[in-house]
Amino acid sequence: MSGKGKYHHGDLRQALIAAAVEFLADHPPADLSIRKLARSLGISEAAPYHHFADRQALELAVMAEGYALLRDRCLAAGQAGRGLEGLCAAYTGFALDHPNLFRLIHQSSAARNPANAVLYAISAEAFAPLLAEVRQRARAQGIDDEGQVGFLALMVWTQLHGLTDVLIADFLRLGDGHAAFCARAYRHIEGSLMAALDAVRRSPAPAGGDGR
Amino acid sequence: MSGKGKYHHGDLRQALIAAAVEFLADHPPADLSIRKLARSLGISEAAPYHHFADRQALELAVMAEGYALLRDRCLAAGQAGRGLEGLCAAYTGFALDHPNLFRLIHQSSAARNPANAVLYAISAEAFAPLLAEVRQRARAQGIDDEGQVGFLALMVWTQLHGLTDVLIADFLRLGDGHAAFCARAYRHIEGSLMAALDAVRRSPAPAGGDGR
DNA sequence: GTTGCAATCTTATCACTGATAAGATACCAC
DNA sequence: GTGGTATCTTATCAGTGATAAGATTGCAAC
Repeated sequence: MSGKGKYHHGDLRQALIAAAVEFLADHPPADLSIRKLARSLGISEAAPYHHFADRQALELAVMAEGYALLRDRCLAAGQAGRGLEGLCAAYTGFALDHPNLFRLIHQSSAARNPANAVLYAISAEAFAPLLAEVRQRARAQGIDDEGQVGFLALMVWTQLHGLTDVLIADFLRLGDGHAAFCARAYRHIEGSLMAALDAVRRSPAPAGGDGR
Repeated sequence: MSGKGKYHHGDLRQALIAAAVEFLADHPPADLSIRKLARSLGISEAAPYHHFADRQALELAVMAEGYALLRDRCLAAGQAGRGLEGLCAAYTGFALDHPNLFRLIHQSSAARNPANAVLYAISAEAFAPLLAEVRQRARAQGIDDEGQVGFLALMVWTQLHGLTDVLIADFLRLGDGHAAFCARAYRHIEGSLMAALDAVRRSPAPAGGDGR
């Protein structure tokens, strides 16, 4: 059916990735084990090595799956037109629904390394809706500088990432106040972006590293 | 000399922590191993278990050491009076000098869990100088609301954390442009804070979750 | 000083994991 | 059908986390 086809098992490669995602639903990334996944699928403990060179290769594939889920949410939020707040909620929502998958994705820098082409591409796709949102807001202010747009989108992304880190750790013991805190944080992010755009609009090009 | 005293080895507990920090200088956190540390210290491979219940306990102690280093830098930057930019530079500087230690610290939520009292306390100490800086700037604007101060300090902290994540991954392939990019990012963080303070000053209390 | 106790360290051992090699099996092209 | 290749299994090794039982050291009470 697809490119890889199916031999004995069906599609063991995908099955392993899916099993890993399921495992991460209630176990930390460090507890992932090729052998456990193999046992849970009823195959021999060495079979996975015909699809993944080593544990890291499997983890990279799982990370790609995670980024794909995140990307889908971000794309959906972008198309839903719920603005910056919707994008923020998509990001934090993904992390809260899949905290261990989110941790796996971010505890290595693999996705931010162009050497991992597939991963890098998917993570860029997840970033795209936010970039588009920032670009649109910049244009609305008469700002065309793509360097500025990229930089500011990155600032929003990193702020959102840090916020999410706090949320999944339940650092603040928010309880009922969760929604209110998130709304407040999203407002802060949006306010920061608008203030930065305003500053750019009023001053010339500040130079510095490019934004992506 | 100290509470724990010295028996056979001297202070194996501290020696193990120090060896782990040294190991992390050029190995990722996942490669940490109690046995390797023991061998590097010339003791039996089971000896560490008399000082740490399990691997996680050792990691928590190493994390505490890492947070202490970070705290020291933040405190020094706070006392040096180089303002918000100095605090940002202290944070990113620590992460760039000890990227694997930084990853270890953040890949678990342990420090953000009050159940790990020691760790929680040290991380709060690391946060304190930033909190003080934000408070001072808020006061200068006539803002006394500690909830607002805490929230905004947290926003700066999370933004800084996300930025640092990008920096240690060398996501942007900055090369020579590193310093310029950092300066730009620090300006952005400072601008966001000032804009948020300005917004608070001009409007009443917006309610929402408290800031810490 | 000697004795007794508790902390520390060692040796031995087990279960589990990552990883490789060699052989068996199933699919596909021809 | 036949051959070749991808897939899977069994067997095996090294490294790690962890525990148990015994040896050693330091300290304190007598």
